[in-house]
Amino acid sequence: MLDLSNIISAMKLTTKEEDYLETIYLLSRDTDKVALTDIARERGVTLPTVFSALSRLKRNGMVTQPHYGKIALSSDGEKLGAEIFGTHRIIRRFLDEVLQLPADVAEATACRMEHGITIEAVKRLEMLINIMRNCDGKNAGCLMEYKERLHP
Amino acid sequence: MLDLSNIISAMKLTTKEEDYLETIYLLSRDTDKVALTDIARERGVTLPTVFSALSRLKRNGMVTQPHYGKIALSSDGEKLGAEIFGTHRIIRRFLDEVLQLPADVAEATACRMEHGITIEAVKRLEMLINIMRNCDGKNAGCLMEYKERLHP
DNA sequence: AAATAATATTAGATAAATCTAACATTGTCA
DNA sequence: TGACAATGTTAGATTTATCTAATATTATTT
Repeated sequence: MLDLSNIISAMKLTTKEEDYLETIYLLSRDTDKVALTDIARERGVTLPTVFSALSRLKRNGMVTQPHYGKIALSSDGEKLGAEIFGTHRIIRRFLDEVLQLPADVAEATACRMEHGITIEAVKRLEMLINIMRNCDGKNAGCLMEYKERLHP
Repeated sequence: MLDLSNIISAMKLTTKEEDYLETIYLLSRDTDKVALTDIARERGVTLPTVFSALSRLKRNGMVTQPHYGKIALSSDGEKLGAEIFGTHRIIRRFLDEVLQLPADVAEATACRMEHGITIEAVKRLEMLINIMRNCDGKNAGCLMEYKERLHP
């Protein structure tokens, strides 16, 4: 059977394009249509930078925008944005809940590591986190020992 | 106390500069002096690309090169190269030995993920790998369960 | 509705990272 | 040792990603 999600994943955006798409994805969960100013503020760049990044995302069919108007995600953009953010969440959880890094460090590091990991690796990472977090049984052992060694 | 390793780490190279430095570090373990051609072959780019990358690494004080001569790592380049490669090895071990990804996928993914992880996170990741790999005791439990769920 | 504020766009500059094509230097070997 | 091959350098183009300054459009507010 034809699996579109692989096609979407295979569309290789640059690291920065992925970052902008993720930002737009997050902003559009609140507002649906996203203003360039909000993207600029969120990513800490100037408006012309956002503008030119968006022209590349438009060319890739990830977003649409009427002249002088606000940004909307295409259905591809929606899917890929969700995928990128999903990856971000799993990596952040691993850094935070397993490696016990401070929340802000985990967040910042996840931003940098989320690019270039395969879907398969993300799935496995999630599986591992879930097994280790299941603290009822024996499997919490290594996480316990890790925490003990971390703060003796 | 003054810790120079942090100063070296703090020198922020671009992702690509780090990649070239790592390649040079690996090549110079065999030959000491490294030819541009070898770097180009290893990284799959053309000679002029290597040349211009090297001019940036020279500017950053990571490598030295006499006119029409071969590349040598500076002591900073040596230290940072070792650090980058060390990070690469730990991430690859995690992907390979823990997540059980195929060796080639683990290698390729490590190349992409190794940038932007902090030294602290790498240390913790190594600690976790070592605890999980210690298969004598109870701590292997979660790795066992992970493997079982992976290949039921 | 006109003035002002906010937002989006264009123009033009810079740096990184790549390429091809042309040229220079060094090394090898017949 | 001189020709040819290998290696390194320069020149010039392209794309991404960023900036500042100037301009255009839309929204708000008096």
